[in-house]
Amino acid sequence: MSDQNQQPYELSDLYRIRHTAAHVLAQAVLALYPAAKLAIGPPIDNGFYYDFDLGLDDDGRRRTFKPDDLPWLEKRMRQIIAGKHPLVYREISAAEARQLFHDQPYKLELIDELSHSGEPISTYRQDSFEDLCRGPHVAHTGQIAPDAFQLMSIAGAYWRGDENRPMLQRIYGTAWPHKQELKAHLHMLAEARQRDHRKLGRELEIFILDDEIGPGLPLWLPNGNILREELERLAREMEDAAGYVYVSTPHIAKEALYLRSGHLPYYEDEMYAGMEREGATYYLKPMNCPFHHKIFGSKPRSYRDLPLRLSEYGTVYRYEQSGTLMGLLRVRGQTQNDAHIYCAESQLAAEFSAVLALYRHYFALFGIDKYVMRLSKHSKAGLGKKYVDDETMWLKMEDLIRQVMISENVPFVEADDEAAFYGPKIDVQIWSAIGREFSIATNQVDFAQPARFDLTFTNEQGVSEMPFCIHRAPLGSHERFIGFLIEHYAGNFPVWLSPEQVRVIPITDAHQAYAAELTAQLRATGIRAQAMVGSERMNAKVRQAQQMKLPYMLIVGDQEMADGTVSVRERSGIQQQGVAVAAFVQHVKGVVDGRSPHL
RNA sequence: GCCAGCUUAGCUCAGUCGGUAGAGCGACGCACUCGUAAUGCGUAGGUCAAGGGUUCGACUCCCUUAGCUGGCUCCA
Repeated sequence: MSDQNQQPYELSDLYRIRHTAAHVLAQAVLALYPAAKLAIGPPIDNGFYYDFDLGLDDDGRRRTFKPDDLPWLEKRMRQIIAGKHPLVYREISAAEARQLFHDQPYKLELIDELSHSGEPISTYRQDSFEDLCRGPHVAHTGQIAPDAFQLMSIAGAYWRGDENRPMLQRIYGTAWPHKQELKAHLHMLAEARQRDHRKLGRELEIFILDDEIGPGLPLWLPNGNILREELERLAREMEDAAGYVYVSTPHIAKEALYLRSGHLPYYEDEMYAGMEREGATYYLKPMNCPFHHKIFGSKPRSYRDLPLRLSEYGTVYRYEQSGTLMGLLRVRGQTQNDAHIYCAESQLAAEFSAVLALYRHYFALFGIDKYVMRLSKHSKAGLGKKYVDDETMWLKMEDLIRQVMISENVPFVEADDEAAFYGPKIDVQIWSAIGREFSIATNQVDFAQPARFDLTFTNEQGVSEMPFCIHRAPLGSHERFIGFLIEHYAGNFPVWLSPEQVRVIPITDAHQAYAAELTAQLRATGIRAQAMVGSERMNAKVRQAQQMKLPYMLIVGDQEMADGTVSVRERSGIQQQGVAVAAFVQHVKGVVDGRSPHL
């Protein structure tokens, strides 16, 4: 990614620099904490990290790095770098390796794995520090620019990412060939903070989070609610055209429903605890599907009714781990662009492709050109635990999706052990302008729940048959998608999405009546407009409207009042005076109706 | 959930060595009536996240809790 030439990152000089920087960091840490146990220290995007186990302190608590350690370690690293120590490679036997790392339990675990797999075991040594490593590295430590790396943060990290294993201390660093690139990277991080949806969400009055409401439960302000409504309108138009019908379902249901759906056995950890009333236990719904299944099953269905596409912007609640909550990206209550398509097995492929077409339409509309589709599959080990126990079906459905993706020419990657409990799925990952990943859309095949709900239809032969179900959510949830859009557009929403499309700014009090009349006229045509009264000077009003990133400002004074025109200032700063009101309205309507990505 | 850090006015942030708080913006009021990114003056606004402890005295030190932020296998 950060590589200018075409060679893969793993073979680049930068990869070597970062890898060696990680070793230098480890050497520095051993100088500060001689008893530290080393885990792993790989290069990563933009830098490197190294994981350490610092042992226990005098009170028997796990010792941790202190923020003050970082400057000390950086200084020590520069000393090591200045020594221009060569990186010396050698291959050793497993026995030698065990001897060499006899007091390094994490290394011993790695050595065991390596010796089992038969891979060669090697080390790199610089100065007095020798580390188990396959490389590659730079020739000597002097090849790391002392002013082009920086230690960034301290974090806890489980050994091998497994929460049942020890919590290690991780230090993240960033490293670059030259000082300029480091500065550019730090600058980019600062820019990203400006564009963060949490910051813009507050500044543009889109949503807030309130401690007393609860973590991960956003409140949508009037501006944010307009974004939701516009997205729902869009979805509604697309789905009407694609033959969906709309339903509405409650937010809670009795235990029995989730026992039947399988959510309670498979998904309980992610559900809010039950509420008891008159001997019955109710749960907040973590998914909309069981409700839609009930609607499908509410009357006898014929093959003529299929595919039946039930759609709902449904609100679901999931108890996400507190540490994973983040702005609108990971929340505990969200409203999903949900639908369930019930169809015969023979219709599955066609329906799956139709949903993919919907995705492509949305991506084009929002200018999302970088995305990855993941085919998330079951794992053999998870059958009967995380996944319904029917391996034949899993393999069959995974292959069906694979074939559709191939025939539709949609690039995708495959991931084991990431499916829903009721079937395999396609997940779509997109990246906002600041590089944050958003897993938004999902498209799942369900062969388990229709059986659990005894769903049937009568086929052409008059025989009862079980339908399949496709769960799909191309626009994900409002929370995630709007979080994405805020960063994607940096708050400069296209006009059709802009909560306030036009702000009318009178130059003096004498022009207020004209401004009010204009605003009423604009509103009558469906344009979201507001007059800005108040005693600030016009300049201040313009500034405020710019800060709110409003697409159009209409400035009206004597001139405009006299000839019934407006002076148009676009968000970009472009101005045009003496514009006829009708012409302006026509322009805005055109841009809005076409959902133009530009002004 | 786990690790670390943070939490001072609506927002962004100062606050020295422990002696009970400040600024800018915003809000409100008054004056100004102005041509494309900040008019001036004034007023109000704080249980320093919450609870407990140490101390003559705590925003400041210690403990607990809550919330937020960065992380939690881009494999030696």
